[in-house]
Amino acid sequence: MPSAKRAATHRAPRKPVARSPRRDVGRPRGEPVTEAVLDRTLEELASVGPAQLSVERIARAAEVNKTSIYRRWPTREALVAAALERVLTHLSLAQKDTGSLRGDLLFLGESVAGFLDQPAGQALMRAVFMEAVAPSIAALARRQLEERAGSPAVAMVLRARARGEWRDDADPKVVLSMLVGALLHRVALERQRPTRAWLGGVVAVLLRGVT
Amino acid sequence: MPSAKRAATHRAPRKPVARSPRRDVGRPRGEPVTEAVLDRTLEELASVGPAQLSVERIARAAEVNKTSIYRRWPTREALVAAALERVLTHLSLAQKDTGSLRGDLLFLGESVAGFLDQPAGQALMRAVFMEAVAPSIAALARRQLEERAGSPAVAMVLRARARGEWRDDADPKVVLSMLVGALLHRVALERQRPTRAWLGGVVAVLLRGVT
DNA sequence: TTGATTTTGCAACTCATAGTTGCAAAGATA
DNA sequence: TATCTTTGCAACTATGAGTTGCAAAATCAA
Repeated sequence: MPSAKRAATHRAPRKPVARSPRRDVGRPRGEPVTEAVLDRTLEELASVGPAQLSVERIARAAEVNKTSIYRRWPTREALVAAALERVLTHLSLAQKDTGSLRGDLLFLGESVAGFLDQPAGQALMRAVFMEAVAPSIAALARRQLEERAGSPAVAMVLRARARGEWRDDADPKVVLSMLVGALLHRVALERQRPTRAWLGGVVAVLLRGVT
Repeated sequence: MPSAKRAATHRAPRKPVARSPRRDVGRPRGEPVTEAVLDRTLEELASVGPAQLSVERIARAAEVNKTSIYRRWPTREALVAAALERVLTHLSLAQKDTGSLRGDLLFLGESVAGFLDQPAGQALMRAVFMEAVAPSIAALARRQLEERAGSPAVAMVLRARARGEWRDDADPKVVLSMLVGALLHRVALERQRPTRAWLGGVVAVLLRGVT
C-alpha cells in the first residue's frame, strides 16, 4: 500500500505540487501491449466498422485488461484516432519512374489498390468517409493523404510534362482524383477487385484525356 | 383492463391459434409518425453518422415515444435500413438530352453532385461505404444505385455513339465510375464543393479520353 | 352511443458496454 | 533491497438498446 494519497501522518511532503512521473524508473510501459491493441483496433475497424467497435472486445482479443487500454487512451474515439494515426504516419505510397506516363499511372493505381486491400486501408477509408468517427482524425487523414499522395503525383506529372505527355490545361489534382475516385468507386461501391484489365481501361481514358 | 392474456375465467376462446391482426379496424397507424421518424433518422445519419446514431434521440426529435419506433422497426439497424431504403426507392437521377456529350456529362455530374449535397445523399454515401451499417442494405444500395444511375448513363452513351462521339473501346461503366468517383473524392475526401469549373475540368479529360 | 380493435404514450424493467476507481502484484532501476 | 511505475482485477456508475404491461386515444361498425 504505497504512497497514500496525502501521507497525512507526519513529515510534510517534499513537493506538494503535482510532479510529472519520471520515466526512467519503474516497470516500463509495454510496447507489445500498445501494438497489440492498435492492431486489434484496426482489425475491428476494418471488419465490423466503427459503429460496432467494442473496447471490451478489443481488450479480450489483445489479451490485455480493459483498464490498460483506458490508461493509454482516454476514450474510444481516442483509441480509434490513435490507430488511424499510426496508419497515416506509416503510410508511404510507393512511386517509381517507369519511363512512361502510362506506366507511372498504372503503378500508382496498383499501389493505391494494394493499400485499399489491407485492413489499414479499409479502416482508413471508412474513417475518412465518416466524419463522425472523429472529425479531427478525419481532417488529419485528409491532410496526410493529400500530402503523401500529392508529392509522388506531382513528380509524376513533372516527368510527364518534360516528355511532352501532359498538356498544360490539364489539372494534375483533378486527374489524380479521377484515378483514386474511380478506385474508390470500384472497391467500395461496386465491391469488385480492381483488376489489371480494369485499371488499364481507366488509365487509357486518362492518358488520352491528358496528352 | 381489456383482454387479459388468456381470459382464464369462462368461455373458451374462439380461435386458439394466433390470428393475424386485421387492418381495417382500430386506430390507424399514424403515417406522420413513420415519416417523421424516418426523416429524423436520415438527418441523424447525415449529421452524426451511423456510429453515434441514437434511437432515443431520434424519438425525442420526432416527438414520438421510443416504443412507437421499436414497434415498427425491431432494431436500430432495421430503422437505418428503412430510412435508407426509402431514399433509394425515391431516388431518380434526372437525365436530359442536351445534344452533346459534353452537355450530357455536365448535366449528369451536376445531378449527382446535387444529390450528394442533400442529407439523404450524405446518409446514403456513408452507408454504402460502411458495410457495417447493414450488409443487406448496403448491398441493396449498390444494386439500386447501379440500376438508377445505369440506365440514364446507357442512354447517354447510345446517343453519343450515334453522333460518333464515343469510341468503341471505351467502357461506359468505367467512364461513369470515373465521373462519380471523382465526385466522391471531391466531396467526401477533399471536402470541397464540386464547382462548375471543377466539374468542367473533369468532363474535359473524360471527353478527350472517350472520343 | 356503445363495443371491438388497434395504436400510442408511459413507466418500469433487463442487458451490454463505455468509462472509473482502489488495490495488490509484477517488473524494472539504482 | 527500496523505490517506482505498469498491469490485472474486481467492483463500481452511467447510458443507451431493446422489452413489457397497462391505460388512454382513435377508428370503425352496429
